[in-house]
Amino acid sequence: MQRTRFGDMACSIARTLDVIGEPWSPLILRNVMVGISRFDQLQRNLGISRKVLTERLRWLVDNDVLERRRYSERPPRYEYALTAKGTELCDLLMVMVRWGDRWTAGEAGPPVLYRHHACGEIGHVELHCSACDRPMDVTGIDILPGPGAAVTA
Amino acid sequence: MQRTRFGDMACSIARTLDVIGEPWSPLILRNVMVGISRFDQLQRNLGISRKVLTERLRWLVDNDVLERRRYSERPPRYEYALTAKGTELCDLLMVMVRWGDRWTAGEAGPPVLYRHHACGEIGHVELHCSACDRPMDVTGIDILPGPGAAVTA
DNA sequence: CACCATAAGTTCCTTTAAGAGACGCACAGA
DNA sequence: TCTGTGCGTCTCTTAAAGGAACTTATGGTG
Repeated sequence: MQRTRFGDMACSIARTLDVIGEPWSPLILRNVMVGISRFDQLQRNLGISRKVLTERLRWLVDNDVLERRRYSERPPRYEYALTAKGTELCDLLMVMVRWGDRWTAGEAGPPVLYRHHACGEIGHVELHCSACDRPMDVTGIDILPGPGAAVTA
Repeated sequence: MQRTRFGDMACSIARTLDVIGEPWSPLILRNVMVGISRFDQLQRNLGISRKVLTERLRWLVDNDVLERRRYSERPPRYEYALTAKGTELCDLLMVMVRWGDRWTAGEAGPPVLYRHHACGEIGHVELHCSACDRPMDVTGIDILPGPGAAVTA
């Protein structure tokens, strides 16, 4: 129900959740990413209530994740598209896919595969360090306070 | 409110959301990751209701993301720790941090920084392809149906 | 023209989850 | 015995999700 808004916390995870943490939002994004980008298509594909879909789309547009644009003048018809900010959120979706594939897909195997244009192979995402390009995960880092850290007396 | 459960969808994003998509869950994980791992610590640090914290912890334990273990016999006292499954979810948190840093941190800059043990430098996560090790994002892939895809007549 | 269909919402009512705070239990130390 | 701490449970209120009917604008068909 999330009455508590996370946007004011000094934590990038909380602030990211504030934008796409509400139920359905990541699934809406995923659908727009693969071309399911109109109101009724989204509603039918997800089985989401029209009321909630309206609220989520408005929030995502207001937060510059999606852009609403008219694809027909008369009758007036709209579709939603990813902004640059929204496109970068797809990184998050791909990591979610990876974890879901590993831990929840079971016998059947992954529902989708990625073919990487650069190499032509089927691959999945891995996290690397921006400084040295080598693999990086939570067990191989120190977490330090940054400039935007909350002031702790 | 999320009455709709996502776990049955043939989508790894939905199935991942089923495990950690509810409000507060990613923040609980983040805290356990940095050593805030006991009930009262979590409750105070996050300002979450004790009722909801209880529910989330139980769900995360039931789903093998966290492990509840006794650190004192008498009086009985418990703390929560990441399992292997939970540790891999931290990849997701790090990607959330990256997006939040880029798009929501503003003037103040990132609240936390990572020092990568392998190179000693401050870095952030980047997505690379498991097949060729080069950078990979949603604009550079084709999405194909995998073995676990829903049967579409 | 009358009638139905479609896209994109809006409105209303019910059900369920979140928030807040009081309460309970087991023990330790003074 | 009294107080404090850790780890919860219980209860009550409020807000959000689900579901379905309704609206508006328009185009197509008989």
